[in-house]
Amino acid sequence: MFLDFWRDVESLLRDAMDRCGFVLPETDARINGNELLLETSPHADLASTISFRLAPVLKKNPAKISQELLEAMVLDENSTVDRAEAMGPYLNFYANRRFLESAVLEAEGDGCWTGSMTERVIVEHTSANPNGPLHVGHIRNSVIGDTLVRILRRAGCQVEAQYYVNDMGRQIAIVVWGCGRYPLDDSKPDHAIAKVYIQANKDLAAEPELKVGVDRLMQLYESGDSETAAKFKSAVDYALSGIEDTLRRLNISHDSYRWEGEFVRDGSTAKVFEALESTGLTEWEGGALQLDLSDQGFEKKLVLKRSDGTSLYTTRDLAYHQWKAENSDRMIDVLGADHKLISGQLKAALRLMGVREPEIVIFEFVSLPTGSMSTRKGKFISTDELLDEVEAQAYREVTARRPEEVEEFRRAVAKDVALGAVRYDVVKVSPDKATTFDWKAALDFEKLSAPFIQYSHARACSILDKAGDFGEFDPRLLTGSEEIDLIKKISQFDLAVELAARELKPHLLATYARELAEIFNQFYRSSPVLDAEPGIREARLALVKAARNCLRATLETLGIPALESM
RNA sequence: GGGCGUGUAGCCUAGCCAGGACAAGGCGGCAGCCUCCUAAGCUGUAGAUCAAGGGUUCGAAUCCCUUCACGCCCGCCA
Repeated sequence: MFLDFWRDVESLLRDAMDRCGFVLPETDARINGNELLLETSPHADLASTISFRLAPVLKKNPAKISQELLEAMVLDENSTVDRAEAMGPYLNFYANRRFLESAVLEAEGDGCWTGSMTERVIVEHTSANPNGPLHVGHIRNSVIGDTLVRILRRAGCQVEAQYYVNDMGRQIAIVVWGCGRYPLDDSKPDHAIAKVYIQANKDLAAEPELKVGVDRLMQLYESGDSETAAKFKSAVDYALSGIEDTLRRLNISHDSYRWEGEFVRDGSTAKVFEALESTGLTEWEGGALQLDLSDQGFEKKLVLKRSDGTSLYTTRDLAYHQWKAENSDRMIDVLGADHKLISGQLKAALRLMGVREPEIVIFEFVSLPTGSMSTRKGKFISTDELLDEVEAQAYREVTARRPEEVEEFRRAVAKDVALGAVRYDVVKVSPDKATTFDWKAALDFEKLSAPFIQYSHARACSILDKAGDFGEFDPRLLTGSEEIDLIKKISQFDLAVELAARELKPHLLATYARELAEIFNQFYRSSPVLDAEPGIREARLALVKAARNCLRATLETLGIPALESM
């Protein structure tokens, strides 16, 4: 929809530039695919500041350039552009009625929410160590990752969401070692594992010589000892089952789990050693294999193999990425800020191996008011606890608002409101902003939150429900400013998804969702639907349905339940 | 010490990558709106030397340099 208008404006402006003989200077915008400097604007449907860029080249006043371009524009009969104007140096473009009307028809028909991208994409997210439950820091990874998966699918891509399971790290060996000393209690599996892990760490801190037991387990596992492997598998599976339960509560699932161990057992990690040794940049130091990345700007050498012969996280990750590169067109990793350096080294090593590099989405840390979180120290707020609290708060809210409804309804609404609130709170903030977890903000369901958007959707559903079938409608009757603003915002769904997918910025879609809901609420307040006169009534019902469909598609893409009543 | 990121009204945040039309929202404050499709809503109002300083430019929250503050990293951990 809006992307068609965008393309029409582009060709209109480009033709005008050709006619005038204006040639653009080289700019960074060229590389980023928006060399005409178009943007949505409060002053027009699309605006361009291209005349400012042309001014120094042509040695003319930008306002004069805009005027000349305007005069050189020839509107195509079939275009979606109604008119252009030169507002001083700015060029403003407006969509025509036909565009607006077809946007309503398409959105009302509900078949227009999928884009045209076709790549095969592997998105790796969450990948938390199976040594305890997900805490409120991990959900940033899970929610950003899952929202990206949904956005890319919405854009048309074939996406596989993967969880990279760390079954070989020291933390997991500590879990297995701990399980040999302490029984697992009957709490939720991931929480039970955490208790053993925390106690085992205490023991190790108190008696450092116990560490040899952990080392021994790691060596046995890496060498393929079957009895040890069974212990690891059982502990990891158990922790993962609890993590999966939590993810399910967040409306998140992975298409596949890849275990680090696979890449050792199938020999691909060994091949990584060979490939990197053949670059001549490796050296043995104290029995350990190291890679010199100083040419790539990394001071410290990257250790590939311990002196006891076991592999390290990075090495296995190289093998995993080699596999991903062979099985996708695009690979995306969602990682915490602590992985910045290591992921740079990973990319550098992949470059040396001639393997395509992943796109990495980094998010900054979530801390508690009392400081940073730590699974090892048992200092964290678990995602389960957060969801329980938010759900309890949502239950109080829905009970206060809808006291006449049965408990089953109130429970169900509270669950979906809580899920939405938690996801939206995470996704609305840019990933490169460090945040401090705040109970008060987490339990606040007002305007800048998911319930606001869910509520708009429920309002639309309520109108449609009361109206029943409304038959034929004439979109030409939708001429009020609130109606037109709503139609335009609906039409921009494709733009929001494309930007979010291209730039891997899920918070752009969160912003779009809020704006869409806001504009719908304004329409709702200003424009009676059910009591409108015949003709207007049907047209507005169609617009409500279009908005409902768009809100539902937006919410679904954010992984937030689109409640029909709340 | 070095690297990366962040710093926008009392609080939380968008805008920064591709410099341009009055710096945009939410929370909190103040003032209004439910005999009317769900008030988890709508309207209005007050509140900002865009961390500080310098530079580039016709024009800087946005680009460059310096300083300060905060976060993360600099392990034969992950």
